[in-house]
Amino acid sequence: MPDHQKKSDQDIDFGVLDEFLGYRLRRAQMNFFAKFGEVCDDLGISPGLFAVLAIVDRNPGLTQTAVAQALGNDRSAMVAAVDKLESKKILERRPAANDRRSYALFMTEEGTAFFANAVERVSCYENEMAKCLDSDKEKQWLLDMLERLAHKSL
Amino acid sequence: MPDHQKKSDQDIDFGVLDEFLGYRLRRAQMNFFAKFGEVCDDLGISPGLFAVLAIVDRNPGLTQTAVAQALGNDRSAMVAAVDKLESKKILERRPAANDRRSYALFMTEEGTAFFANAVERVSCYENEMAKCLDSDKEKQWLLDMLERLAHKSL
DNA sequence: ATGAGTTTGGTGAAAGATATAACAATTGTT
DNA sequence: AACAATTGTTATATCTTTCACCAAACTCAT
Repeated sequence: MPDHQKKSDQDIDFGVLDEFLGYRLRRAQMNFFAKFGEVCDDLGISPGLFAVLAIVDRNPGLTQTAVAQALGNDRSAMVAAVDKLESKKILERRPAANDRRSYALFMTEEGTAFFANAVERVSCYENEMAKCLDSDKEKQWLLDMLERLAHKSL
Repeated sequence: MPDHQKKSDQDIDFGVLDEFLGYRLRRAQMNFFAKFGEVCDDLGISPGLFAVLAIVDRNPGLTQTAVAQALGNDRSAMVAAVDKLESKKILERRPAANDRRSYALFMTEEGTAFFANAVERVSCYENEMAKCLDSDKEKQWLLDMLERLAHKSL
């Protein structure tokens, strides 16, 4: 096909996709995950692991399943996540006080420092991404909207 | 732990996560994908396959790589996708007119009907999900913001 | 107290997506 | 003609998600 006939990305008709929140959400999130990777690559944590740390940091002593439920993933997925974070000495399993089946999760001292550093980086890139929004009020509005969409049931 | 002390999901402090667009986008998108699955389970198509159909439907004759680029995935991922859609007789590969390396993708007649039906369903559930937005103007606003976030670079 | 049913962390397997590298055939460029 | 780039494809590795299952531990009704 000659160059003057070749369709560029702009020429493509996205049809219904342009009006679908599901598709737009996916594209936006893909971009966020990619940028997260660029920023936190050397730290060795994924968005998922970061989320686990954020929960444990603010809610010390939670069990694995409690963290899984809070984040909306399967219990079994937590095992590998906590294994990895524990091997990096970022958090630790302690036997739960009143339930011998479960572990209570706590940040280590190094973990707290590590997470503070990670938050710094992620906040920085979040703010950079948010620059394409018009105001801080708009960001809050967007966060609120996403919250509602995340919990909407059919 | 006695029931009256047990932390429910509402009691958990999400910390920085509550302010991060990346996390909120992920949760919202997870919900959309789950609902898509509920609605389109029997049709045997995923959000990704639906997107391929939407592009081919509006841009007949596109090559596999062109579709992949439009959707932001790798061209190697298109092989399995097109294989599946072709085996379901929804679309077909035709030898490209002027490039013997590539195939041009077209909807079949059944495929067009199939896709129209799928669009009906997806539109229905999209509208249902969008009911937690206050107005149609707000939805457009949200779509516009997501578009910007999807293309923002650091 | 005891037995039924549930919950917890953990394992393993299956399924899915995603990324990369390589390949032959073909096309474009010089 | 020689060299580089592109297309569809395969293979590979990795990652995530999901499900069923297990033993240990816990809850609760009786």
